[in-house]
Amino acid sequence: MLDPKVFRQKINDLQEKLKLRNFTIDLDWLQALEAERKILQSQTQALQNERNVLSKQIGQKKAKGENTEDSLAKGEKIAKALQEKEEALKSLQKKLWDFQTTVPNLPHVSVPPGKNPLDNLEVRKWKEPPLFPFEPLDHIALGKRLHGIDFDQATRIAGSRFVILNGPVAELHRALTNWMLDVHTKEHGYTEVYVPYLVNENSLFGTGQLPKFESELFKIERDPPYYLIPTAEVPVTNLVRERILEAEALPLKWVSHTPCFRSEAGSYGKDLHGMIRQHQFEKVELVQVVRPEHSYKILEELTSHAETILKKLELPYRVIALCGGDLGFAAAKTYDLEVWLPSQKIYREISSCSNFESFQARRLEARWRETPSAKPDYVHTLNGSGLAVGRTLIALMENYQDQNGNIAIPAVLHPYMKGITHIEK
RNA sequence: GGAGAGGUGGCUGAGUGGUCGAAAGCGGCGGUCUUGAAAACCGUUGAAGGGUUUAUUCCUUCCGGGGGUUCGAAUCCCUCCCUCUCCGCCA
Repeated sequence: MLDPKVFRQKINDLQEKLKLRNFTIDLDWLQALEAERKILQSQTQALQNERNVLSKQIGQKKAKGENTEDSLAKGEKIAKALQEKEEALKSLQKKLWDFQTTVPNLPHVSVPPGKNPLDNLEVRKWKEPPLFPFEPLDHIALGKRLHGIDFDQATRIAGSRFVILNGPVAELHRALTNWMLDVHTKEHGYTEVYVPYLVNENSLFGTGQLPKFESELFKIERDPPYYLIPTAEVPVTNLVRERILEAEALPLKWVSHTPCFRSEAGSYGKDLHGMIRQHQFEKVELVQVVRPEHSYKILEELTSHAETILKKLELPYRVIALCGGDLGFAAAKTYDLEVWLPSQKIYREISSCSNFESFQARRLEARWRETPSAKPDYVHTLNGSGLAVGRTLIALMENYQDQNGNIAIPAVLHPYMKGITHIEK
């Protein structure tokens, strides 16, 4: 979340910046609430002070054996008045908190202006989309032909938006995962972490999924509830929750492979067919925790790490800078990587790399300090998919198909596929 | 799942109703000593928030979370969470 001070001091500034992402706040309402808070808080604190002073006096009198009847009566009065003020203040502060925790992050100055995905800016493109001398099949048809992808069985077992992979295609899916993890750990300096797939509410609050986006999550009803992670970002970023990190510990670079679970409520009709949008999918996620002054340099670096995967697979892609209106709730700046899908003749999102600045850190209480005696400050957090495995599988199948519907396996994956070079019927 | 123990500052750990934001030790920082360092000694050392100001001062809150009793709670009561030990079960 944002620094609470901006709601008190730089309110017009705030309004301007939030407009860039289609978010408006009721200034009059907020300022009235703030004014009330100020008065109420001062009164409450004054009463607390009176109570503390008096209580101390009573203690001293009792020690000396003096009469305390008058003081006790006075104390009772204060306690009563104080209780009223405290309750009023508490409910007011809850109102402010509820509001503040649902205000999105502010876009970085370099974020392109715009309202919707059409205003996103193409930053660069890599490799021309291939020209097929035949009509390329989509992954659904390819998967069916090779008995590698089965949606019907998945529907029977679980329901819609699930998939079953079979034989060499399942192996390719696993090979991709292992290979990506190796590239990031061996070539990019990330440390692999294995994390819980069920998390508590605090973790989801920390990274910004709660309280606003509960409908997109799968919840396990118990007391307290668990949630299935929508991305490894949640458990991994929460590794720094409520910690004060020493300067030499930064940057922290983690890579984690997890399944991701999304209920995608409200998205019905979108990508209804195929593996594009599933309730369960695999992702290799990159997370970095860095000093604030480095975070934009790191965003470029982290994005390039995700790009490396596409380059090594020789898949055509482009990099998009999301405009203000398309930015996710917690992000200050985001690059999407979009891979070419020959069957649809469009680029589809396969990775999203974001700098959250201190937005998540403030929710997480994740801080660092220059020296052990220095004042702690919030870290900056970043993450990006490196990459979404299911979508990579699709892109690979579609881009590497031949006219018979067989699939060549890119050379970098051969060592991960027991030497298999093609998937054939 | 059953039985027991426990959650206190960066760490270890004392504290069962009143000057406790909290002893002591370790660690950190500053200093004395030293050519330098170590040791020793002395001093110092939590976070968040608010008011007033811009450089000082004042105040509040925080001893796992929430609630209660009381003039006053780290300390008493209720409740939840978590950790550890033993037993049971289990990959």
